[in-house]
Order: sequence, then C-alpha cells, then structure tokens
Amino acid sequence: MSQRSEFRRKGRATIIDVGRVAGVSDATVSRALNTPEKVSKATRQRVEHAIAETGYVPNPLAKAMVSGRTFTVGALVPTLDHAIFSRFLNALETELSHQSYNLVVAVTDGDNAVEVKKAEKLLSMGVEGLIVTGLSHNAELLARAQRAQVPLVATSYFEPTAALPTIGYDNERAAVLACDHLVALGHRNIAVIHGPVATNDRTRSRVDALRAMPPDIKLQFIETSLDYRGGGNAVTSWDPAVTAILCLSDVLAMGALFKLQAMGKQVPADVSLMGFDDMDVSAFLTPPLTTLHLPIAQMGRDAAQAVCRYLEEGTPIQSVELTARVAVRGSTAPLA
Amino acid sequence: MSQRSEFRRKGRATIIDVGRVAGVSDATVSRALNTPEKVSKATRQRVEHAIAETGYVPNPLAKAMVSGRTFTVGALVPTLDHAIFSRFLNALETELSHQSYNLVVAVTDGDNAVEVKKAEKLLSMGVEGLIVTGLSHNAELLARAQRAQVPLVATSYFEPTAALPTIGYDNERAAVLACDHLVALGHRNIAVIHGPVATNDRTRSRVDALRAMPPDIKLQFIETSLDYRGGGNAVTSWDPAVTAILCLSDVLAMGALFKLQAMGKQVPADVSLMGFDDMDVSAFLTPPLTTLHLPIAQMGRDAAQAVCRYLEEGTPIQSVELTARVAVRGSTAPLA
DNA sequence: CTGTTAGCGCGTTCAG
DNA sequence: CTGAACGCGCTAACAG
Repeated sequence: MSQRSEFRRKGRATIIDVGRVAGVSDATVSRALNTPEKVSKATRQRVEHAIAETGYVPNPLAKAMVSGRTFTVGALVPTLDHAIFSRFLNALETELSHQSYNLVVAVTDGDNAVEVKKAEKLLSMGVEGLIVTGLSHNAELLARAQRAQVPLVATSYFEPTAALPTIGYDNERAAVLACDHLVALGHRNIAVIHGPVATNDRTRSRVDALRAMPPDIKLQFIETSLDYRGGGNAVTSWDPAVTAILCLSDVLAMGALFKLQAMGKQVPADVSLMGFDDMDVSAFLTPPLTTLHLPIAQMGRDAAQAVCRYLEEGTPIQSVELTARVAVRGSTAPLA
Repeated sequence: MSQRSEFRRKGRATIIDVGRVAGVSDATVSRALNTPEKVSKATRQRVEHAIAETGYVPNPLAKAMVSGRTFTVGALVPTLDHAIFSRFLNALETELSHQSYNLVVAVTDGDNAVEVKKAEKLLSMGVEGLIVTGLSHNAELLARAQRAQVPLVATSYFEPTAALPTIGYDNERAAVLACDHLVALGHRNIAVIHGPVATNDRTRSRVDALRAMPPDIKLQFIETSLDYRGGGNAVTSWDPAVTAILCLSDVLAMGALFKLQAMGKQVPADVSLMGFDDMDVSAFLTPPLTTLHLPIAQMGRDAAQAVCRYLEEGTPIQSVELTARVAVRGSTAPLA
C-alpha cells in the first residue's frame, strides 16, 4: 500500500504475456481477438484460456494509438444545468452511441476564454470532432480545431455564411415568428424579457431582430438573469399598458408565470404570456405555455450524424437549417 | 478529395519533423515542450519556430499511451434529460475540470444491460474512473471495472455495506423524513405518487421504506410514468379522504400541481403537496413546493473529488453519506 | 494458419 | 544542455 506513483495499473498483463502462457506469439493473440476466423479453433481456445488465466484486458490506448482513432466526440455547452442543453446532449449522446462513438462534454459558462481552454483539453485528449454552442467564439478555437484537423460544428444557430458549419435554427426569424403570434392576436404593447445578451449570441440575435420590428408595435425590453428568479423579477412591476409578455426562454416565462400567479394576475386573461424553447414542462403548465418550439433533440441527432458521416466517410459537414415554429397553447389570447 | 480511408489526419507533422526543421533531435523537441527550463533559450526558440512552421500538434494518443493516462472519467446516468442528473453532471464536470480531468457521459435509459455495454465502451476508450447511478448493476459491470483496474463509485445512494463505494444519501431515511413532515402536520391519509420501481432502485428503496411506516398512517401508492404527464394523471381522480400527496420526484409533484390547478383545486388549502429532489424551479412555483432537498451538486463534487484523489494519490474511495433534509415551503399546510 | 519484423508518436533513460 | 536508443502495447505486413 506504500507504492506512491505506481499504485495504478500495476503489472497488467499484456498481449505478450497471454501469448507466452498460450504458447503462441503476440500476433496470434491479436488475431484470435480481432479476426477469430483466421485462427484455428485449437489455438483460439488456448488463447482464450490464457486470457482468462492472466486476466488480460486490452490496453485501449495502445489500440487507439495504432489505429489513430478514439471514437470520441466532444461537445462544449454553456451549462449542463439547463433543460435545453441537457435535451440536446441527451439526443447527441444517444445518436453518437448508435454510431459507436463516445461523448465528452465540457461546460463553458458562456465564457469564450473558458471555451478555448476546454476545447484544447478535449483536443489534447483526442476527440475526433468538436460541437460547440452558438456562433461567437475566439478565433483561436477555430484555429486549434483546424490545426488538429478536427471537424468543428456550431449549433443552436443557422448561419450559412459563418466560418464553420452551423446546425440549428434561425434565431432572428424565430424571434419574429414568436412576436408575430402575439401581434396577430392584436397585441401592440409587448414586454420582451430576456437573459444577458453580452454572453449569449442567440439571445442577442433574437433581441436584435425584435428591435427591427415595425414601429407601430411597442416593444419594451427587460434584461434579467436567465433563471426562474429573473423571470419573476421582471414582472413584479411593469407598464400596465403592456398586454403581452414575450420571454426569450421558457425558464423566464415560467418564472414570470409563477410570479404572476402569486400576484393574483390571470394568464392569459390579464396578460398573455409566451415563451421560447418549448421545454418538456411547458405543455403541462396551467395554463399550458404558448411558446416557440425549438427542434433541440433533432439538432442533437443531426449534429451527431453530420460528424459521424464526416468521420466515417469524409462527407463534408454541411450547415442545416431546422425549422422553429410557434406552439400555440393556452397562455396567449386575443387582445380583449 | 478522392482519398477514401485516409482523408483524416493526413501527414500530420510529428515531433521528428519538427526536430528536423529545427535541426535538433526529437528528444530535444520533447524537452522543449515538456520541460522548457532544461533547454537552452536559443534552441527552444528554434523549436518553437519549427513548430509554427510545420503546424505541429502533439499526438494525444501517443502521449496517453506512453504516460498510461487519459485524464478521463466516465459517468453513466439513466438519462441526461432530467434536471437532477444534469445538475449532478454539471457539478461533476466542473469539479473534474478543476482537477484537469475530462468527463465522458453515457446514458443507460435505466437499463442494466445497456449500462454494461456502455461501461465497456468507456473502459475501452480508456476512462480512468467510472461513476454510476444507483446500486443495482449487473455483476459484470463490477467485474469489468475491477479487471481494468478502474475505480467504480455509485451515486444517489448511500449504502456502506455495498460491494462498491457509494456517495449519496439514504433513500429510505429520506423518504421517511418526507413522510414525517406530512404526518407532523396532522396528515394521516396520504397518496404517494412515484415512478416505476422496476427500473429504479432509488425509487424502490423509498417506496419500501414508506411501506414500513406505522399502520395508523394510511398510505396509498400510485405508480406512474416519471414525467409531468404521469404526475398529472396520478391526481385526476383520487380518494377524497386523502389530505396530502407525497410525490417521490419534483417532476411528478409539478405535474400534479399543474393538474390540480387546472382542476381548480387549491394547494395547500384543499390538499397538501410535497415533492422530492428540490429542483431549481421548485422554490419558485406558486405555491413554492415543499420538498425533500437532495444535495445533488454536492454529490457531484464529492464523487469527482473522491475519484481524483484516488487517481492522484491512491487514496481508497470511501463511501460518503450526504444528508437530505426537508425544505419546508408553501405547498404543505397543517391538516385543517 | 502462424511467427517474425516493423513501425505508430512520444517520453525517458542514459551517455556524452 | 543535447542526442541516441529503447520501450509503451498493439496491429499490419510479410514470410513461412
């Protein structure tokens, strides 16, 4: 127990050890393992026996080294602790797993510097592909990935002119779509509640698009923290002229809804409320939340497939646009 | 563009190439990279220049192979698409990252066979540690990990007599604690809503513990799907004698709460409602959800630290018990 | 069918 | 301070 540095993987049997006890060469053991049909049944069994006896387990690193493959893909997300990213990663992992790839995840906290650092770690552990969130990244990230000859894909965004392939949706259009729903219901005075734009390019795109709405639609923007508390705080006091609230995230919408309920306000009777994301829970709220549905799981599957296809067949990764749509539910109503 | 199998990592510069253009040996390049202080400033700069010129990037696999280390830890969770596991993984990743380890995640869908398969994949990619959820696993999992000499730790459970170290809480005690809160409020007729016990040993433990409660407390158990819909379905019709509902997951509690609201029932006036987990959202609901708080983030940090300490110093992994406690909020009230 | 011979790319002795 | 040599564990080629 006093072995300091070598307490781990002490004297693990190698393929040579197995060969020795089986009375064959290492190459034969390798063959017995990888192409059993090319080995006589007799020796195969001696090898199997020897493997059991020595407790041999193949060294994955050596295998990876010689094949040059790790079957590992890395994903960088702002946080794991948000339903949207979990759903994305869940789909990503499921699909990668189908294709026999592993998923390494790293969280960036929305900090580009952290992102670069973590990307470098992923690269230096041998990921064969890198999936990032959003479009704004340090140039260094692109450079590193390119030098490592590792494909890089951006998600949660569709922007065909970007420097890297994007798999996602058009955030600007989605925001307008959402707003249009409220406008179509007759609302002209709308509060837009959103998270920090400084650290989130998706939010910024959505806000920018809304700012470009026709001037007859009065929009007032409220930036708050991207959590339930933030959503609640944003509605504690607001212009009574506002007849509808558009939250650029369902988390904010839920925070707002619960606070409104606590304040005794009726949704949608007193005010229409709309979210953005369409989390699992949104459809089950009372009232069910009208929201902009984002095809998150699909995005995860597509990203996985794009990377795998590149890795397996060399197919260049193409940007793909997924369509966001309004999920009309009970939290929005025509202006009385 | 017609290179089928070798389109990837084509002719990447090696440490030898760098040495050649720098006019030094590969060993010197290696030193310049890993122990710069042992190289003269002059050569160091020539090496740096040569690296830039060749676009050299170290081969992570070769490095891993010679050092025998991947700095990678694997986590197996039933799903990523649930706030509890995301929070756990978020904390896990954050802490591992601090210690310069990477996190590979695999989802098992609560299927032990899948778990074994995925564990094997993780092992065969070289993870140095394995973190699993819950206590019931195929024996094969234990065997594989042991043979690969990879530490294995179970979470979401504390059970000092288990075959592997456990980092988590006492599910039975926690369930009783939760129930006791309702009992202390005077409730004697309680509906217990829970997810499938067949695929979830934590749930089973909680249910079992509740079944052992004193007989003067009338408990009726309702098993449903572990999602918002399931929570809602479970309350659409129930014995009017029931004065309190204990959900063994906040997701179920939320599903129940929203459905009750839709049914026009008042919580806690008409019925007390209690959850289990304490998700981020729970404190912000209207009414704020009384729930059994589980120290999930702490569990992630502790698991990461235990594995790292083992990997770095050989410190054996000890089971650690984290304490769950009732978070009393507004959704429960004394029996009228 | 099986053994022998070469590496894979890098770190790490050991001499100089 | 630097270079030559060796080894990590395994697979792929080539003989036999």
